[in-house]
Amino acid sequence: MLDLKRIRQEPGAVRDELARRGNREATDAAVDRVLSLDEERRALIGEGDALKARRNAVSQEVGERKRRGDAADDVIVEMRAVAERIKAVDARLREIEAEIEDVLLHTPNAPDAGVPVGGEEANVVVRSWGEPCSPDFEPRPHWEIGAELGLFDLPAGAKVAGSGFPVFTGWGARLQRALVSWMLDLHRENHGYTEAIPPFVVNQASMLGTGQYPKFVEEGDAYEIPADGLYLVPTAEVPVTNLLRDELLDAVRLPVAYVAYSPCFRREAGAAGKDTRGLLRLHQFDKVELVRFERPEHSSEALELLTRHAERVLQLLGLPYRVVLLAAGDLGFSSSRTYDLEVWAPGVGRWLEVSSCSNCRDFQARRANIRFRPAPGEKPEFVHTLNGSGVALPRTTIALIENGQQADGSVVVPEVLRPYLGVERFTP
RNA sequence: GGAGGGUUGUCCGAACUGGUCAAGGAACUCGUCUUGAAAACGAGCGCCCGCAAGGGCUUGUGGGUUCGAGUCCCACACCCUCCGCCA
Repeated sequence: MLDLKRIRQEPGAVRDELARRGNREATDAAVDRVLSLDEERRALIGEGDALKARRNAVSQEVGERKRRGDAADDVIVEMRAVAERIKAVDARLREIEAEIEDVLLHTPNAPDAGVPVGGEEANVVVRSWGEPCSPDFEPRPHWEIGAELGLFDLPAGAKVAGSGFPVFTGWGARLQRALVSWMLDLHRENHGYTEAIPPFVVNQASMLGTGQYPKFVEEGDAYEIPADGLYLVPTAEVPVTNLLRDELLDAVRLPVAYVAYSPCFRREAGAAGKDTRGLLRLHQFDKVELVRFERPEHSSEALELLTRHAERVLQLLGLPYRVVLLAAGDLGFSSSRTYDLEVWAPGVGRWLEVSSCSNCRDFQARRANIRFRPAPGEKPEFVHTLNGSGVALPRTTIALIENGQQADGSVVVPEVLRPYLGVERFTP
C-alpha cells in the first residue's frame, strides 16, 4: 500500500512513478480519487472532532452537576442532538475511509527509479551463466523422457484432481524430495537463512498483507475455502512474510531471513490453455522460498544478495540461466524491482522462469504493519520486505531432465543431488 | 462440536455499583546531579486533524445501549483449561 501522506505531499511524483507501469490513465485516476476523498475526510474529521470536544466538555459538566445533586436535563437534551450529528459524521467518515482504503489496496507498488519503462519487451537481461547449448542429438521434451522413465504421471493426476495437478512417481518423486532437502540445506548452511515450514493455508488478513488480497483473489487466481475463510497459499511468501505481521521489531533483530518450503496453489484463471504441456504450468507445485525483512537503507543491496542466493542453486545444478530485470509494466503488484531467473530448457527450446526475486520496499510492510524501532527512543518505521524463489521445482525439474538427457535415453543426476538420491543417473 | 476463563500501550499490570488525565511499574530518550557511571529527581515515551494554539482518537475486532462505556448488551477472532471426537 502506498503512503497516503506522501500522496498528499507529493502527488506529482507519485503519479509519475506509477505511470511507469504503463497505464497512466488508471493510476492518475486513482491518485486523484484518493486526493479528493482525503480532502473530504479531513473536513469531516475537523467537524467531528469539534462536536466531540463539545460532548466531552458537557459530559464532564453533567457528571459534576449530578455529583452535586443538580439537574442536568437541559444540556442532556442538547447532547442528544449532538450525539446524533456525531453518529452521522462518523458514519460518513467510515464510508470515505473505506473507499480510500479500497483504492489504495487496489493500487500497485511504485517501480524503482532504475526499472526500465515499458512492458515485457522492455525487460533487460543483466547477466547470464552457462552455455545454453543443445546436445549433438535431437533433444526431446521432458514429457517424453518423464513418461519413458516413469518420473511422473500426468493423466493420473488429472484423474485424481484435474489437469495441472501432477503426480510424481518413482525417481521423479524422489527427485522432488531431494531438491527440496538440498535447497533448504544450501540456504540454511551457506546463506544463513532460518528454515521454516509455514501453514499451507492463510486467512484473508495474510493475503491482504502481502498484496494478494483483494486483486489476486478477485481475479479468481486463488483457491478459496469459504467455509473457513481460508485460502490455499499461492506461494510461501504469503505465510512467511505474515509471520511478522503487526509486530514491532527490535532493530537488532534485523535482518530476518527465512527459507521455507511449501506447495503452491494457483488457479491460473487468466492463463487457460497457455504453456500447458508437461510440467510447464501447474495448479500445484513445490517451491523453496526466500524471504527477508530488512532495514530500508539495506533493501537494495539485499535484493542483489537474495538474487545471488537463488542463482547459486542453478549454478550448483549446472543449469544455464539468465537474470532478467523486469520492466515496470511486467512487475508484480507488490514489487518495486524484480529479477527473474530463467533457466534454459533445450527440449522445449525455451527459457523458463524458475525464480522471481523482488524488493517490495515498505509496500507489504505497510499493509501488514511490520515495523521496527531504528534506535531506542526513535519512532517505529516500516521494514522493507523481499522475497524470491530459491527455486520453484517443476521448471527446474524440466531443465534437469532436458539438460541431463543422454543419447541412450538416460538422465544424468547433478553431482550435488547424488548424496540425496544415491544414483548418478536415471535409466529406462 | 460442548462448557468455562481470558485479551489493556514496547513489556508487565491496576481500574468498586458506567461519571477525572487508563493508576502504577519496567524498558527506552533527553535533562539535572556526578571526574565518569549507577542511584535519585524532572520531562518525554501510540495514532489522527491543525501553520499554531489546541482538539480528537486509542483497553482484541465490529456493532449496540447511554448525555457519557475499559466497565453494560450482541456478534466475531485469537489464547488457555476441561469434555467429546480423532491422525
